Amino acid sequence: MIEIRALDFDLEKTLGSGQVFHWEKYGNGFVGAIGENALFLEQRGGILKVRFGETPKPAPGTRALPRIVARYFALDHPLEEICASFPRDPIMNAARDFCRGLRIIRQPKWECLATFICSSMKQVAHIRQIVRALRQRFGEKKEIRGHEVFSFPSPSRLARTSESELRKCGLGYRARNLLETAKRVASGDADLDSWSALSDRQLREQLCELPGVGMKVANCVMLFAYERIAAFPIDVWIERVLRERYFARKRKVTGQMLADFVANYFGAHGGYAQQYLFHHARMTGKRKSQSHSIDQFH
DNA sequence: CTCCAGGGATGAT
DNA sequence: ATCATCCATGGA
Repeated sequence: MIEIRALDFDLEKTLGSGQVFHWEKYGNGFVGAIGENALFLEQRGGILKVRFGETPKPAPGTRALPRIVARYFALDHPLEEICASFPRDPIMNAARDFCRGLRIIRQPKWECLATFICSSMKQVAHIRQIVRALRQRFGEKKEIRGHEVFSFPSPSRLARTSESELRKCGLGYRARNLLETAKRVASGDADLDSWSALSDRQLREQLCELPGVGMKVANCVMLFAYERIAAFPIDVWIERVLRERYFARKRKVTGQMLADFVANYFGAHGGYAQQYLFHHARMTGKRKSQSHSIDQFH
C-alpha cells in the first residue's frame, strides 16, 4: 500500500465523469486497472491511497507505481491555472464550482480509442457494460483484494477475434469499426504512439481516417489520450448546453458555427472546460438525474 | 411499453 | 457545405 499526495483532486468526480468506463466502486474506493496494473484506489482528503494486486513477472517496482498513478490522474496539471483561464460566465462558473478537483486523465491510447469507438450513440451506462464485456472476454485477468480485474485487450488480441464475437459484447454495428481499427493498429498501419509528434490538425486527420472515428471521437481521443487539452468534443449533451445557454433563441446555428465558437471562446484549455460543462450538465440535467453513480458492488 | 444515448457513414440537396 | 437517414442495443 502506498500513499500519494493529491491536492486539488477529486477521485470520484474524475472517475465518474465519463472519460473512463471500467472503474468500479468498491467499499470506500474503486477497483480497476491502469494499463496492466490492477489497483484499488481510495481518497482520504489530500491523500490518494493505492493498493496494487499480484502482478505477473515484470511487475513495475514499487518506486515506479506512484509515478504511474500520478501520471494517469494528471496530478501535475496546474488545475488552479487551468480553471482560472476559463471564461467568466454564469454557465461556466457553475460548472467550475461543481467540478472542483476533476482532472483529465492520461489514458492509454489504444484503450481510449477503442472505448470511444464503442461509445457512439450509447449512454454512459451502456459503454461501461460494453467495456466490461470486452475486458472479461479478451483481456488478461488480474486480482486485487480478492476481486477480479481485467486489463483492456491489446489491438492484436481484438484483431484476431471476429465481428460476431465482438457483437456478443453488445457492440451492435460498432463491432465492424472496432475490428477494422484493431487490425490497422495491430498491423502497424496506424502507429498510435508515433502520432504523438503530430500537430493537433495532423493528429485529428489521422484519427478520422480510422473506421468509426469522426470529429467527436477524434477529439475525445486527443483530449483523453494525447494531452491535447484544447480539443473540444461536441456530443449531444454539450451541443444542448451550447444551443440552449450560449446560443439561446437563435436560429440556423450550424455545427460549424458551434465548433468555431468553442475554439475561440473557451481557449487553450477548452477540453477541460468542455469536460466540466459535460459533467455538470449530466449530473444536474432536468432529464432523469437519478442514479448516475457508478455501479456498486455487492 | 417508449425514449434516447459522449456519432459515423453515406447519399441527396 | 448542410441535411436526412440508417445503423443495433439496452438502461432508464
